[in-house]
Amino acid sequence: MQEQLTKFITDRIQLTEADLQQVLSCFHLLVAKKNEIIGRTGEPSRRMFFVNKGCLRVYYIKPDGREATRRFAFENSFSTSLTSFIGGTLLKEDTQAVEPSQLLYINREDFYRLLNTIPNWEKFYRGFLEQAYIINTSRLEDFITLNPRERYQLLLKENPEMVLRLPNKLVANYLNITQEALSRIKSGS
Amino acid sequence: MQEQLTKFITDRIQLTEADLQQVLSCFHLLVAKKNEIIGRTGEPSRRMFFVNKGCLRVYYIKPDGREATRRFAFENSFSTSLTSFIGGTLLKEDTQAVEPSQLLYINREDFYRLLNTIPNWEKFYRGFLEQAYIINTSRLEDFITLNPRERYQLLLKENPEMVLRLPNKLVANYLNITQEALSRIKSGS
DNA sequence: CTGATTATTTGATCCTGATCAATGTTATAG
DNA sequence: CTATAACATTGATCAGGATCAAATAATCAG
Repeated sequence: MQEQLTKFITDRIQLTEADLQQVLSCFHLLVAKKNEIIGRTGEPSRRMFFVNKGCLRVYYIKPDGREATRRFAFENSFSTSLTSFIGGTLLKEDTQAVEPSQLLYINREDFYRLLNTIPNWEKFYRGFLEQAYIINTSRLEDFITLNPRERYQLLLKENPEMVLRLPNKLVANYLNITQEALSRIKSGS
Repeated sequence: MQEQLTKFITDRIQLTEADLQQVLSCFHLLVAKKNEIIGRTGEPSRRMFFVNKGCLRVYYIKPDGREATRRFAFENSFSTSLTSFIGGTLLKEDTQAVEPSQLLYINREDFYRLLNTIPNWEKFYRGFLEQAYIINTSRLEDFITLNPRERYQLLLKENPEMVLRLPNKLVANYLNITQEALSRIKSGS
């Protein structure tokens, strides 16, 4: 059950066997049904998820009720509403399993406790933050430098899995366009 | 000269006097003229800047030569193209002083060396990364959830200094709209 | 101070992607 | 399996900003 997580961690930092066990013991299984919402806007941020199997979608809900997708997380990646997780504040976005998913989560207190007890965990967190920052900045760059068609083409090139695996509707939302617009882009009109 | 920087650091982490001096000794003065470009796309990322006085603008250059502003940094903030700084890779954006500026910079090697020599510097970096992530994510949120008028109104509310201090042209570019559109938004048409 | 450059405003037109609507296609629950 | 709902496609129209153009206004270098 925790092989993927173990690999993810040990690929990034060195840990003694005891430290590794302590880290792993903080993670718990959560099985989510398709479309189940596992983090809701307004709740306090409590957990960080590792996706073992399935896919998570993190999205804002606009005042008019429409959604805006910030990111997807597939297998072997971590996902949390980091902005809220950092301060333990209220979530500003929902997290939803868009496929039946198998997740390993760690509670916020445990996560931060590890920072004090496991020397190299700070390094793990640093790498996590750096990666999260890079991904986010690249996404911001896409929005301020590319038009919808270019964004789609870039996504198809850099992240074909997302286009192939997810329904059009969600891909369009991720690109911040309507599904009609995406349909037309795909058909090349 | 280094009072502001000293305050910035000691407000965030605890350092012995010796450690503080070691940190400060890594920072060097750079005076930049208005419109001077102090970091150019394609160069290796070498420096991180602390703005003592003035203002920096970080922007992408699109294939057609137009610019897209990612961020501004005013007094008492750090600025670098973090995405490139992290890996020491080539810059993907320019950094320009939009006002006559007084900067303190630290070289990349020195910055990362401090991570190994000064125990609390890792904590400083963590805070820096967290802040940078939060700011970026909030900006991404603005783009995927708000229209141009709403983005302007939010900016005026949360960051009035930017609207008051910078030329319209730059504010418009930051909002990813034309200066004509911003002019019309401001005049309330 | 002054001429030249750069920024701002305003108007007219255009174009991209949103919206609305209808039809066809897949998934999915029971 | 089948009924129903969710998703995808296609067409027609609309609207918000971009673009182009011209007239002021503000800066700045010399």
